[in-house]
Amino acid sequence: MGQGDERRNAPDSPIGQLLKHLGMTREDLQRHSSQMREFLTTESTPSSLPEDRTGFSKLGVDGQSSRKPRSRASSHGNASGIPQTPVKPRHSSGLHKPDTMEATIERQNKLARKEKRGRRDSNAMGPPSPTPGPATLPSGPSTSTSTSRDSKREYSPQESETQPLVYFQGSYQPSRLKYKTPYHSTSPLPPSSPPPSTPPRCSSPIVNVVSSPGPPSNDDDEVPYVIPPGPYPAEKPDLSYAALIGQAVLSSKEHRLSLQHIYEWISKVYPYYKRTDQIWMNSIRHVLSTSIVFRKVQRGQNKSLWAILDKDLPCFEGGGFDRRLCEDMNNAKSKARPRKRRAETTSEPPVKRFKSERPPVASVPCYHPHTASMLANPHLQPYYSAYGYPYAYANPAYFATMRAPVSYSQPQVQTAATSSQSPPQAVPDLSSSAGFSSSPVTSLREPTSSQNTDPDDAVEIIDEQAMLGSDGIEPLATLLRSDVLESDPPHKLSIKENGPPSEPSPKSLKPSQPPVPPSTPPRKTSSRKLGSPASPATSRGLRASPSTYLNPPASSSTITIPLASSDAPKTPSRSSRSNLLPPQYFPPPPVTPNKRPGFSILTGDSPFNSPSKSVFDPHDPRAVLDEELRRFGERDLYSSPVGLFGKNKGVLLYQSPGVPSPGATGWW
DNA sequence: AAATGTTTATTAAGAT
DNA sequence: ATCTTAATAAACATTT
Repeated sequence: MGQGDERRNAPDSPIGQLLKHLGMTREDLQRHSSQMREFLTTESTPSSLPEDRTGFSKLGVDGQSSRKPRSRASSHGNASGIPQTPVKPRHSSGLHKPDTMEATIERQNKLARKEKRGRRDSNAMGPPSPTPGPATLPSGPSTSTSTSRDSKREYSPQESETQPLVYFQGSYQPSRLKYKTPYHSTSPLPPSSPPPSTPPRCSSPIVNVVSSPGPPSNDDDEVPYVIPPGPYPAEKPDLSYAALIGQAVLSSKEHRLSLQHIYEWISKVYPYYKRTDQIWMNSIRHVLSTSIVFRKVQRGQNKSLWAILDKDLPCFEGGGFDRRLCEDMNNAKSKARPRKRRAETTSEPPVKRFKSERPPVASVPCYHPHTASMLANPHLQPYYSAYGYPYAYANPAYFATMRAPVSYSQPQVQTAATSSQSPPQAVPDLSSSAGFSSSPVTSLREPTSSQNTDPDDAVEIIDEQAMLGSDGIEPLATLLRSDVLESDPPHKLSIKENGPPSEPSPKSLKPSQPPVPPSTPPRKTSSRKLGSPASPATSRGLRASPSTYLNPPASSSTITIPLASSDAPKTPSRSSRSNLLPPQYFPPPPVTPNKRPGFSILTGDSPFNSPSKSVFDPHDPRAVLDEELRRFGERDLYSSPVGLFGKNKGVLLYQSPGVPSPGATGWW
């Protein structure tokens, strides 16, 4: 063997000479080079950050464990805790073959639906998801919940070390998933999880892990989201639906996804949720409709996407969901406005559910990865970028986050809240925006006319086109502009979500436009209150569901981090909002958030500013790593145009565990 | 009819 | 005890 090499080593070859000089043989060279190659291959991915990873995981784990899982979550299927868990792996395969599978699934879905209906009638049976209606089966739900709780198991990420590095995986899973029941270490992977199939590791962990595994299919085929590599435990994740949605949406570059894609993402990453099961999907829709953080973006005529604005990113930090961090939610609540979307305006003719006509309009600033937006503005990037997602490579989506700052700074952009000022002319939003010209952000709903505009209810629909511009690219200007505006501007841009927060009482102002008379027949059943002051639902309703959207400030101060305690799963706490942050994995904490001067300036108040936040540490080895990765990487690591961090620079990709926060909270 | 959205309600669990 | 949150169920609306 070596011989051949030797020969080649001819002295005259420069390389040969060099080797000689180094005292190496050709063989050595080869060996090293292959090692290197290997290293790069695997490392490029996540693995490269072993330390971090580790740290992360650890952190994550610990943190998590400390944090109790939210129990309630269980409901849905788990019912008995037992049973069904093992989900069939069908998804596993699905992971790789999206389309095809999808079709199949879809079909099944339909059937399932029917089945379900039937089931419902009968009640007892339900194959997949056990949760029968509450009322119906006493034992059903309640039991289920409790049971599930009992059975909870915890999943320890570590165990699954299987995962090679991928810190991504490692951290990923753990962080986000909290299993109630102790997970058996033996096999890290849940049965259903894609077996080895999912090549956890190396398979180029990279981005493409996404859905379509293999060859990147056509563009068409390509999914707009990114799914993390790794085994996907079949267990029910201890995350709220909002958190799941957030993860899904944020995995997309532009932070917006269609309902279908949301379903897909969730079912792929969390096999527990099967496409055949209508229950959770219904819940997803419900959450989307009721939670203000999820904004509907109108794309074209009919299609619509669900988006998360940058300003709301904090809510999803860590892959969880903390409504307390959502300004709008809080505002809403305070206002007493319960629902996200229209709630009937007061006396008006509430009426039917509108929808028909109204053209949405507004837009939100969207960031387009391709754009340089952030790039352009160093100041802006900060924090989120930092946040970024450690595993950037894998999650371009997160890069998107980078824009966060931007938007952040521009709060006004949307939210009504900000718009407080927006006065009376509510309508003006549009115009104003229009004035702004390009700025996409406008208000939603019909502007002029009608709309109802109630501030309260406006639904915000954003016009994608507007956002992107015809070509789909978002106008950087917009973003920047907003920043600038931040200072104060007339907030014009607004999406509207709902109105002004407080003061303005637009109602009066608003053109209330009586929308269309109710043409629709009231619902039979309860005859809801259409006309009624319904609004109310609010009143009572408030609680009911509405609350969901709203949030109580109250405890804010108590951000407790749960910690602790026992490991036992017991009471999970929703409160803990476990969702709050699972550490690591998702958007990692901003590592460097603010510290950047620019940033702070801009955002003076970013929510994150909290002191504790992590600071950027130049000395942090991670930073160095980051550099390296960056260097090396943009290319393979990530196909996204944006590049890992979008060239953004500077930011750490992964969070440093240590830095931020202690423990539990992780980032901030 | 199906997919997608909205809205109401109910219930359980956790927080105060 | 009461309030809040999240999950779930289901009716209804709209569009395709």
